[in-house]
Amino acid sequence: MEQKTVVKSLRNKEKSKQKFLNAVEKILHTKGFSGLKVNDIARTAGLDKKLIYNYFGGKDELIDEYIRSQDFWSNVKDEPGGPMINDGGKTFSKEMLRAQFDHVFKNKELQKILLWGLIENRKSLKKLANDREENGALLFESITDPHFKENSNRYRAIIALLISGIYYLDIYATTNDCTFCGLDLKSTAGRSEIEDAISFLIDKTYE
Amino acid sequence: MEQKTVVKSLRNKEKSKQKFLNAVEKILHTKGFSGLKVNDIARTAGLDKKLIYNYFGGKDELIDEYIRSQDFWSNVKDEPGGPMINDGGKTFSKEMLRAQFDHVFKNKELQKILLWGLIENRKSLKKLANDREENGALLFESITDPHFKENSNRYRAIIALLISGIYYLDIYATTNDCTFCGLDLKSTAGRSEIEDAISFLIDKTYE
DNA sequence: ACAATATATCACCAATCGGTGATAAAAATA
DNA sequence: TATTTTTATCACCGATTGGTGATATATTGT
Repeated sequence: MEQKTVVKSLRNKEKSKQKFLNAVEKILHTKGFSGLKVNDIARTAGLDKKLIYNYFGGKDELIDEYIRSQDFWSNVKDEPGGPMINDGGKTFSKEMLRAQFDHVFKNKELQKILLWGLIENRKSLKKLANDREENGALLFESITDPHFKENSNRYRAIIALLISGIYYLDIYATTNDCTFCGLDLKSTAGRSEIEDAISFLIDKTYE
Repeated sequence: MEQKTVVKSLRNKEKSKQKFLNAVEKILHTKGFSGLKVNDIARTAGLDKKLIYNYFGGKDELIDEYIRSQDFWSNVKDEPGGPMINDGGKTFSKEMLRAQFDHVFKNKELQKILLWGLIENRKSLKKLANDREENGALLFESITDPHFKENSNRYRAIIALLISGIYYLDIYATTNDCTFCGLDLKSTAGRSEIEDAISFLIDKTYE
Protein backbone atom coordinates (compact mmCIF):
# COMPACT_ATOMS: atom_id res chain seq x y z
CA MET A 1 0.00 0.00 0.00
CA GLU A 2 2.88 2.33 0.63
CA GLN A 3 4.76 4.06 -2.19
CA LYS A 4 8.48 3.52 -2.10
CA THR A 5 10.74 6.10 -3.68
CA VAL A 6 8.35 8.57 -5.33
CA VAL A 7 6.64 9.37 -2.07
CA LYS A 8 7.12 13.01 -1.17
CA SER A 9 6.92 13.84 2.47
CA LEU A 10 4.06 16.14 3.37
CA ARG A 11 6.45 18.58 4.95
CA ASN A 12 9.00 19.66 2.41
CA LYS A 13 10.96 22.86 2.68
CA GLU A 14 11.77 23.24 -1.00
CA LYS A 15 8.22 22.52 -2.02
CA SER A 16 6.96 25.12 0.45
CA LYS A 17 9.41 27.71 -0.80
CA GLN A 18 8.13 27.08 -4.28
CA LYS A 19 4.57 27.54 -3.06
CA PHE A 20 5.48 31.00 -1.82
CA LEU A 21 7.15 31.86 -5.12
CA ASN A 22 4.08 30.67 -6.99
CA ALA A 23 1.89 32.74 -4.70
CA VAL A 24 3.95 35.83 -5.49
CA GLU A 25 3.46 35.20 -9.18
CA LYS A 26 -0.25 34.64 -8.82
CA ILE A 27 -0.80 37.80 -6.80
CA LEU A 28 1.45 39.80 -9.10
CA HIS A 29 -0.64 38.63 -12.01
CA THR A 30 -4.02 39.32 -10.44
CA LYS A 31 -3.52 42.30 -8.14
CA GLY A 32 -0.19 43.78 -9.20
CA PHE A 33 2.69 44.51 -6.88
CA SER A 34 0.63 46.70 -4.57
CA GLY A 35 -1.24 43.55 -3.58
CA LEU A 36 1.90 41.77 -2.44
CA LYS A 37 1.22 41.73 1.33
CA VAL A 38 2.77 39.07 3.56
CA ASN A 39 -0.61 37.94 4.84
CA ASP A 40 -2.03 37.58 1.35
CA ILE A 41 1.04 35.78 0.06
CA ALA A 42 0.87 33.29 2.93
CA ARG A 43 -2.86 32.75 2.48
CA THR A 44 -2.41 32.24 -1.26
CA ALA A 45 0.42 29.79 -0.66
CA GLY A 46 -1.70 27.97 1.90
CA LEU A 47 1.05 28.21 4.50
CA ASP A 48 1.86 30.26 7.56
CA LYS A 49 3.50 33.62 7.00
CA LYS A 50 6.12 32.83 9.59
CA LEU A 51 7.73 30.54 7.05
CA ILE A 52 8.36 33.51 4.78
CA TYR A 53 10.64 34.91 7.44
CA ASN A 54 12.18 31.53 8.21
CA TYR A 55 12.91 30.60 4.62
CA PHE A 56 13.56 33.88 2.86
CA GLY A 57 14.27 36.35 5.63
CA GLY A 58 11.28 38.52 4.87
CA LYS A 59 8.86 39.72 2.24
CA ASP A 60 11.41 41.73 0.32
CA GLU A 61 13.84 38.86 0.05
CA LEU A 62 11.05 36.57 -1.12
CA ILE A 63 10.11 39.01 -3.84
CA ASP A 64 13.73 39.44 -4.82
CA GLU A 65 14.07 35.69 -5.15
CA TYR A 66 10.94 35.58 -7.29
CA ILE A 67 12.31 38.20 -9.65
CA ARG A 68 15.64 36.40 -9.83
CA SER A 69 13.88 33.12 -10.51
CA GLN A 70 12.25 34.55 -13.61
CA ASP A 71 14.31 34.92 -16.75
CA PHE A 72 11.92 37.27 -18.42
CA TRP A 73 14.01 37.81 -21.51
CA SER A 74 14.98 34.24 -22.30
CA ASN A 75 12.06 33.77 -24.67
CA VAL A 76 13.06 36.84 -26.61
CA LYS A 77 16.80 36.32 -26.64
CA ASP A 78 16.96 33.12 -28.62
CA GLU A 79 13.98 33.96 -30.76
CA PRO A 80 15.77 34.97 -34.00
CA GLY A 81 17.43 31.59 -34.32
CA GLY A 82 17.81 31.89 -38.06
CA PRO A 83 21.13 32.48 -39.82
CA MET A 84 22.63 35.92 -39.26
CA ILE A 85 22.15 37.95 -42.39
CA ASN A 86 24.82 40.50 -43.12
CA ASP A 87 22.55 43.53 -43.36
CA GLY A 88 23.88 45.54 -40.45
CA GLY A 89 21.35 44.03 -38.05
CA LYS A 90 18.31 45.22 -39.98
CA THR A 91 16.51 41.89 -40.10
CA PHE A 92 17.60 41.09 -36.59
CA SER A 93 16.32 44.41 -35.20
CA LYS A 94 12.97 44.06 -36.89
CA GLU A 95 12.46 40.53 -35.66
CA MET A 96 13.67 41.41 -32.16
CA LEU A 97 11.23 44.31 -31.87
CA ARG A 98 8.37 42.27 -33.24
CA ALA A 99 9.13 39.48 -30.78
CA GLN A 100 9.25 41.94 -27.88
CA PHE A 101 5.94 43.49 -28.90
CA ASP A 102 4.36 40.06 -28.86
CA HIS A 103 6.16 38.69 -25.82
CA VAL A 104 5.46 41.61 -23.49
CA PHE A 105 1.82 41.68 -24.54
CA LYS A 106 1.35 38.05 -23.58
CA ASN A 107 3.46 38.07 -20.42
CA LYS A 108 1.40 39.97 -17.88
CA GLU A 109 3.85 39.33 -15.06
CA LEU A 110 6.60 40.93 -17.11
CA GLN A 111 4.34 43.93 -17.61
CA LYS A 112 3.97 44.29 -13.86
CA ILE A 113 7.70 43.96 -13.41
CA LEU A 114 8.36 46.62 -16.04
CA LEU A 115 5.87 48.91 -14.35
CA TRP A 116 7.51 48.19 -11.05
CA GLY A 117 10.81 49.35 -12.47
CA LEU A 118 9.19 52.69 -13.28
CA ILE A 119 8.04 53.19 -9.71
CA GLU A 120 10.37 51.62 -7.19
CA ASN A 121 14.10 51.42 -7.36
CA ARG A 122 14.43 47.86 -6.12
CA LYS A 123 17.84 46.31 -6.45
CA SER A 124 16.63 43.09 -8.02
CA LEU A 125 14.76 45.12 -10.61
CA LYS A 126 18.00 46.86 -11.51
CA LYS A 127 19.39 43.47 -12.37
CA LEU A 128 16.65 42.95 -14.93
CA ALA A 129 17.30 46.33 -16.49
CA ASN A 130 21.01 45.57 -16.63
CA ASP A 131 20.26 42.26 -18.31
CA ARG A 132 18.41 44.14 -21.01
CA GLU A 133 21.17 46.71 -21.31
CA GLU A 134 23.94 44.14 -21.55
CA ASN A 135 21.99 42.10 -24.02
CA GLY A 136 21.40 45.21 -26.09
CA ALA A 137 25.02 46.29 -25.85
CA LEU A 138 25.93 43.02 -27.54
CA LEU A 139 23.76 43.90 -30.51
CA PHE A 140 24.85 47.51 -30.68
CA GLU A 141 28.58 47.10 -30.30
CA SER A 142 29.04 44.09 -32.52
CA ILE A 143 26.58 44.78 -35.29
CA THR A 144 24.87 48.15 -35.55
CA ASP A 145 27.63 50.46 -34.27
CA PRO A 146 30.05 49.32 -36.99
CA HIS A 147 27.30 49.69 -39.57
CA PHE A 148 26.10 53.16 -38.59
CA LYS A 149 29.53 54.42 -37.51
CA GLU A 150 29.23 58.10 -36.59
CA ASN A 151 25.43 57.78 -36.53
CA SER A 152 25.47 54.86 -34.11
CA ASN A 153 23.98 56.95 -31.32
CA ARG A 154 21.15 57.97 -33.61
CA TYR A 155 20.34 54.32 -34.12
CA ARG A 156 20.48 53.62 -30.38
CA ALA A 157 18.05 56.48 -29.75
CA ILE A 158 15.64 55.11 -32.34
CA ILE A 159 15.73 51.65 -30.81
CA ALA A 160 15.26 53.18 -27.35
CA LEU A 161 12.14 54.99 -28.56
CA LEU A 162 10.72 51.90 -30.22
CA ILE A 163 11.46 49.50 -27.35
CA SER A 164 10.01 51.82 -24.74
CA GLY A 165 7.07 52.60 -26.99
CA ILE A 166 6.42 48.88 -27.31
CA TYR A 167 6.53 48.48 -23.54
CA TYR A 168 4.14 51.34 -22.92
CA LEU A 169 1.65 50.35 -25.59
CA ASP A 170 1.54 46.73 -24.44
CA ILE A 171 0.95 47.71 -20.83
CA TYR A 172 -1.54 50.37 -21.83
CA ALA A 173 -3.46 47.85 -23.90
CA THR A 174 -3.72 45.49 -20.94
CA THR A 175 -4.98 47.90 -18.31
CA ASN A 176 -6.98 50.25 -20.52
CA ASP A 177 -9.55 49.28 -23.05
CA CYS A 178 -9.73 52.61 -24.80
CA THR A 179 -7.73 53.48 -27.89
CA PHE A 180 -4.33 55.08 -28.24
CA CYS A 181 -3.99 57.54 -31.11
CA GLY A 182 -7.22 56.08 -32.41
CA LEU A 183 -5.79 52.57 -32.63
CA ASP A 184 -7.29 49.62 -30.81
CA LEU A 185 -4.19 47.95 -29.38
CA LYS A 186 -6.07 44.81 -28.39
CA SER A 187 -7.36 43.95 -31.84
CA THR A 188 -5.19 42.08 -34.30
CA ALA A 189 -5.80 44.86 -36.79
CA GLY A 190 -4.46 47.52 -34.42
CA ARG A 191 -1.51 45.41 -33.41
CA SER A 192 -0.42 44.59 -36.95
CA GLU A 193 -0.69 48.30 -37.67
CA ILE A 194 1.95 48.86 -34.97
CA GLU A 195 4.08 46.00 -36.26
CA ASP A 196 4.00 47.44 -39.76
CA ALA A 197 4.99 50.83 -38.43
CA ILE A 198 7.96 49.30 -36.59
CA SER A 199 9.07 47.51 -39.73
CA PHE A 200 8.60 50.67 -41.76
CA LEU A 201 10.64 52.81 -39.38
CA ILE A 202 13.50 50.31 -39.27
CA ASP A 203 13.54 50.15 -43.06
CA LYS A 204 13.69 53.93 -43.26
CA THR A 205 16.45 54.03 -40.67
CA TYR A 206 18.62 51.72 -42.75
CA GLU A 207 18.13 53.72 -45.94
CA MET B 1 -4.59 97.60 14.55
CA GLU B 2 -7.19 95.51 12.81
CA GLN B 3 -7.14 94.89 9.07
CA LYS B 4 -10.32 95.83 7.30
CA THR B 5 -11.22 94.15 4.02
CA VAL B 6 -8.19 92.01 3.14
CA VAL B 7 -8.43 90.00 6.34
CA LYS B 8 -9.18 86.38 5.57
CA SER B 9 -11.01 84.48 8.23
CA LEU B 10 -8.97 81.72 9.84
CA ARG B 11 -11.66 79.21 9.05
CA ASN B 12 -12.32 79.15 5.35
CA LYS B 13 -13.84 76.20 3.56
CA GLU B 14 -12.49 76.98 0.10
CA LYS B 15 -9.04 77.64 1.45
CA SER B 16 -9.09 74.35 3.34
CA LYS B 17 -10.23 72.45 0.28
CA GLN B 18 -7.33 73.94 -1.60
CA LYS B 19 -4.98 72.85 1.19
CA PHE B 20 -6.10 69.27 0.67
CA LEU B 21 -5.64 69.52 -3.08
CA ASN B 22 -2.16 70.93 -2.54
CA ALA B 23 -1.39 68.12 -0.13
CA VAL B 24 -2.40 65.56 -2.75
CA GLU B 25 -0.05 67.18 -5.22
CA LYS B 26 2.81 67.31 -2.75
CA ILE B 27 2.46 63.65 -1.75
CA LEU B 28 2.00 62.60 -5.36
CA HIS B 29 5.23 64.37 -6.19
CA THR B 30 7.26 62.98 -3.31
CA LYS B 31 5.85 59.51 -2.60
CA GLY B 32 3.78 58.68 -5.66
CA PHE B 33 0.17 57.56 -5.63
CA SER B 34 0.84 54.63 -3.30
CA GLY B 35 1.57 57.21 -0.60
CA LEU B 36 -1.83 58.84 -0.91
CA LYS B 37 -3.31 57.77 2.46
CA VAL B 38 -6.05 59.80 4.11
CA ASN B 39 -4.03 60.22 7.27
CA ASP B 40 -0.98 61.45 5.40
CA ILE B 41 -2.99 63.79 3.23
CA ALA B 42 -4.63 65.34 6.28
CA ARG B 43 -1.32 65.66 8.10
CA THR B 44 0.30 67.26 5.06
CA ALA B 45 -2.61 69.66 4.70
CA GLY B 46 -2.39 70.49 8.38
CA LEU B 47 -6.07 69.76 8.86
CA ASP B 48 -8.24 66.99 10.25
CA LYS B 49 -9.01 64.08 7.96
CA LYS B 50 -12.67 64.32 8.82
CA LEU B 51 -12.84 67.37 6.60
CA ILE B 52 -11.86 65.23 3.61
CA TYR B 53 -15.09 63.31 4.10
CA ASN B 54 -17.10 66.46 4.82
CA TYR B 55 -15.83 68.45 1.85
CA PHE B 56 -15.15 65.85 -0.82
CA GLY B 57 -17.01 62.77 0.27
CA GLY B 58 -13.92 60.65 0.68
CA LYS B 59 -10.35 60.07 -0.40
CA ASP B 60 -11.26 58.91 -3.89
CA GLU B 61 -13.41 61.92 -4.61
CA LEU B 62 -10.64 64.22 -3.36
CA ILE B 63 -8.16 62.57 -5.68
CA ASP B 64 -10.62 62.74 -8.56
CA GLU B 65 -11.05 66.43 -7.95
CA TYR B 66 -7.29 66.91 -7.90
CA ILE B 67 -6.91 65.18 -11.24
CA ARG B 68 -9.76 67.22 -12.69
CA SER B 69 -8.21 70.42 -11.35
CA GLN B 70 -5.05 69.78 -13.31
CA ASP B 71 -5.01 70.50 -17.00
CA PHE B 72 -1.91 68.52 -17.67
CA TRP B 73 -1.90 69.08 -21.41
CA SER B 74 -2.58 72.78 -21.55
CA ASN B 75 1.09 73.65 -21.74
CA VAL B 76 1.56 71.33 -24.66
CA LYS B 77 -1.60 72.14 -26.58
CA ASP B 78 -0.99 75.76 -27.33
CA GLU B 79 2.75 75.36 -27.63
CA PRO B 80 3.11 75.49 -31.44
CA GLY B 81 1.59 78.95 -31.62
CA GLY B 82 3.31 79.78 -34.85
CA PRO B 83 1.55 80.00 -38.21
CA MET B 84 0.30 76.67 -39.55
CA ILE B 85 2.59 75.60 -42.32
CA ASN B 86 0.97 73.62 -45.09
CA ASP B 87 3.26 70.60 -44.90
CA GLY B 88 0.77 67.95 -43.90
CA GLY B 89 1.46 68.49 -40.21
CA LYS B 90 5.15 67.64 -40.43
CA THR B 91 6.42 70.69 -38.58
CA PHE B 92 3.53 70.54 -36.19
CA SER B 93 4.15 66.88 -35.33
CA LYS B 94 7.84 67.39 -34.75
CA GLU B 95 7.27 70.36 -32.50
CA MET B 96 4.45 68.62 -30.65
CA LEU B 97 6.59 65.58 -29.92
CA ARG B 98 9.54 67.68 -28.86
CA ALA B 99 7.33 69.69 -26.53
CA GLN B 100 5.88 66.53 -25.01
CA PHE B 101 9.30 65.05 -24.46
CA ASP B 102 10.31 68.18 -22.58
CA HIS B 103 7.03 68.77 -20.78
CA VAL B 104 6.63 65.25 -19.39
CA PHE B 105 10.24 65.18 -18.26
CA LYS B 106 9.79 68.33 -16.21
CA ASN B 107 6.31 67.59 -14.87
CA LYS B 108 6.82 64.88 -12.29
CA GLU B 109 3.17 64.90 -11.21
CA LEU B 110 2.14 64.19 -14.79
CA GLN B 111 4.56 61.26 -14.80
CA LYS B 112 2.88 59.83 -11.73
CA ILE B 113 -0.52 60.32 -13.32
CA LEU B 114 0.60 58.59 -16.51
CA LEU B 115 1.96 55.71 -14.45
CA TRP B 116 -1.27 55.60 -12.54
CA GLY B 117 -3.13 55.19 -15.80
CA LEU B 118 -1.06 52.08 -16.50
CA ILE B 119 -2.00 50.50 -13.19
CA GLU B 120 -5.46 51.49 -12.04
CA ASN B 121 -8.49 52.04 -14.17
CA ARG B 122 -9.76 55.11 -12.35
CA LYS B 123 -12.57 56.99 -14.05
CA SER B 124 -10.97 60.40 -13.68
CA LEU B 125 -7.82 59.03 -15.28
CA LYS B 126 -9.87 57.93 -18.25
CA LYS B 127 -10.84 61.53 -18.73
CA LEU B 128 -7.20 62.51 -19.11
CA ALA B 129 -6.63 59.77 -21.66
CA ASN B 130 -9.70 60.87 -23.55
CA ASP B 131 -8.44 64.44 -23.52
CA ARG B 132 -5.29 63.25 -25.20
CA GLU B 133 -7.23 61.12 -27.66
CA GLU B 134 -9.62 63.91 -28.62
CA ASN B 135 -6.81 66.38 -28.94
CA GLY B 136 -4.95 63.94 -31.15
CA ALA B 137 -8.02 63.15 -33.20
CA LEU B 138 -8.14 66.84 -34.10
CA LEU B 139 -4.65 66.66 -35.52
CA PHE B 140 -5.18 63.37 -37.27
CA GLU B 141 -8.53 63.97 -38.88
CA SER B 142 -7.97 67.52 -40.02
CA ILE B 143 -4.35 67.42 -41.07
CA THR B 144 -2.49 64.15 -41.32
CA ASP B 145 -5.28 61.81 -42.44
CA PRO B 146 -5.94 63.87 -45.60
CA HIS B 147 -2.21 64.03 -46.24
CA PHE B 148 -1.43 60.32 -45.80
CA LYS B 149 -4.77 59.13 -47.17
CA GLU B 150 -4.69 55.31 -47.34
CA ASN B 151 -1.58 55.28 -45.14
CA SER B 152 -3.19 57.37 -42.42
CA ASN B 153 -3.27 54.46 -40.00
CA ARG B 154 0.43 53.89 -40.56
CA TYR B 155 1.06 57.45 -39.47
CA ARG B 156 -1.13 57.05 -36.41
CA ALA B 157 0.80 53.94 -35.41
CA ILE B 158 4.09 55.77 -35.76
CA ILE B 159 2.90 58.64 -33.60
CA ALA B 160 1.55 56.16 -31.06
CA LEU B 161 4.95 54.51 -30.83
CA LEU B 162 6.78 57.80 -30.48
CA ILE B 163 4.41 59.33 -27.95
CA SER B 164 4.40 56.26 -25.74
CA GLY B 165 8.14 55.91 -26.14
CA ILE B 166 8.53 59.49 -24.99
CA TYR B 167 6.35 58.81 -21.95
CA TYR B 168 8.25 55.70 -20.99
CA LEU B 169 11.70 57.18 -21.45
CA ASP B 170 10.85 60.30 -19.46
CA ILE B 171 9.46 58.28 -16.56
CA TYR B 172 12.32 55.82 -16.75
CA ALA B 173 14.82 58.64 -16.62
CA THR B 174 13.23 60.04 -13.49
CA THR B 175 13.07 56.90 -11.39
CA ASN B 176 16.13 55.09 -12.71
CA ASP B 177 19.57 56.52 -13.05
CA CYS B 178 20.96 53.82 -15.27
CA THR B 179 21.04 54.04 -19.04
CA PHE B 180 18.54 52.90 -21.63
CA CYS B 181 20.04 51.39 -24.78
CA GLY B 182 23.31 52.87 -23.64
CA LEU B 183 21.93 56.42 -23.59
CA ASP B 184 21.94 58.60 -20.50
CA LEU B 185 18.44 60.05 -20.58
CA LYS B 186 19.17 62.59 -17.88
CA SER B 187 22.05 64.28 -19.67
CA THR B 188 21.42 66.96 -22.25
CA ALA B 189 23.51 64.94 -24.69
CA GLY B 190 21.36 61.86 -24.30
CA ARG B 191 18.14 63.85 -24.51
CA SER B 192 19.09 65.73 -27.66
CA GLU B 193 20.01 62.36 -29.13
CA ILE B 194 16.41 61.30 -28.58
CA GLU B 195 15.09 64.59 -29.96
CA ASP B 196 17.18 64.20 -33.08
CA ALA B 197 15.91 60.67 -33.53
CA ILE B 198 12.31 61.87 -33.27
CA SER B 199 12.93 64.57 -35.84
CA PHE B 200 14.71 62.09 -38.08
CA LEU B 201 11.88 59.56 -37.94
CA ILE B 202 9.22 62.16 -38.69
CA ASP B 203 11.23 63.39 -41.65
CA LYS B 204 11.55 59.86 -42.98
CA THR B 205 7.85 59.27 -42.46
CA TYR B 206 6.95 62.25 -44.62
CA GLU B 207 9.27 61.23 -47.44
C1' DA C 1 -24.76 90.11 24.10
C1' DC C 2 -26.87 86.13 22.45
C1' DA C 3 -28.14 82.33 19.49
C1' DA C 4 -27.46 79.84 15.17
C1' DT C 5 -24.44 78.02 11.94
C1' DA C 6 -20.20 76.83 9.70
C1' DT C 7 -15.68 75.11 10.45
C1' DA C 8 -12.43 72.20 12.61
C1' DT C 9 -10.71 68.91 16.25
C1' DC C 10 -10.73 64.93 19.06
C1' DA C 11 -11.30 60.32 20.62
C1' DC C 12 -12.37 56.19 19.16
C1' DC C 13 -13.63 52.13 16.07
C1' DA C 14 -12.79 47.66 13.38
C1' DA C 15 -9.76 45.87 9.97
C1' DT C 16 -5.40 45.14 8.30
C1' DC C 17 -0.49 45.79 8.16
C1' DG C 18 4.40 43.53 9.08
C1' DG C 19 6.57 40.83 12.39
C1' DT C 20 7.76 37.40 16.39
C1' DG C 21 7.96 33.96 20.42
C1' DA C 22 5.96 29.80 22.03
C1' DT C 23 4.40 25.54 20.67
C1' DA C 24 2.64 21.63 18.07
C1' DA C 25 3.36 18.02 14.79
C1' DA C 26 5.91 15.46 11.48
C1' DA C 27 10.25 13.46 10.06
C1' DA C 28 14.86 11.94 10.76
C1' DT C 29 18.10 9.86 13.78
C1' DA C 30 19.49 7.10 17.51
C1' DT D 1 10.89 2.88 20.70
C1' DA D 2 12.78 7.15 22.28
C1' DT D 3 15.09 11.46 21.17
C1' DT D 4 16.41 15.16 18.30
C1' DT D 5 15.67 18.11 14.43
C1' DT D 6 12.95 20.01 10.91
C1' DT D 7 8.68 21.85 9.40
C1' DA D 8 4.56 24.28 10.25
C1' DT D 9 0.88 26.52 13.14
C1' DC D 10 -1.00 29.54 16.48
C1' DA D 11 -1.72 33.45 19.31
C1' DC D 12 -0.36 37.69 19.92
C1' DC D 13 2.05 42.38 19.39
C1' DG D 14 2.33 47.50 18.06
C1' DA D 15 1.58 50.41 14.14
C1' DT D 16 -1.21 51.91 10.51
C1' DT D 17 -5.19 51.71 7.58
C1' DG D 18 -10.01 54.06 6.32
C1' DG D 19 -13.84 55.91 8.57
C1' DT D 20 -17.30 58.20 12.07
C1' DG D 21 -19.94 60.36 16.12
C1' DA D 22 -19.47 63.66 19.63
C1' DT D 23 -17.67 67.95 20.67
C1' DA D 24 -15.20 72.28 20.59
C1' DT D 25 -14.31 76.72 18.50
C1' DA D 26 -14.83 80.36 15.27
C1' DT D 27 -17.88 83.13 12.39
C1' DT D 28 -22.18 85.14 11.24
C1' DG D 29 -26.74 86.97 12.01
C1' DT D 30 -30.15 88.98 15.22
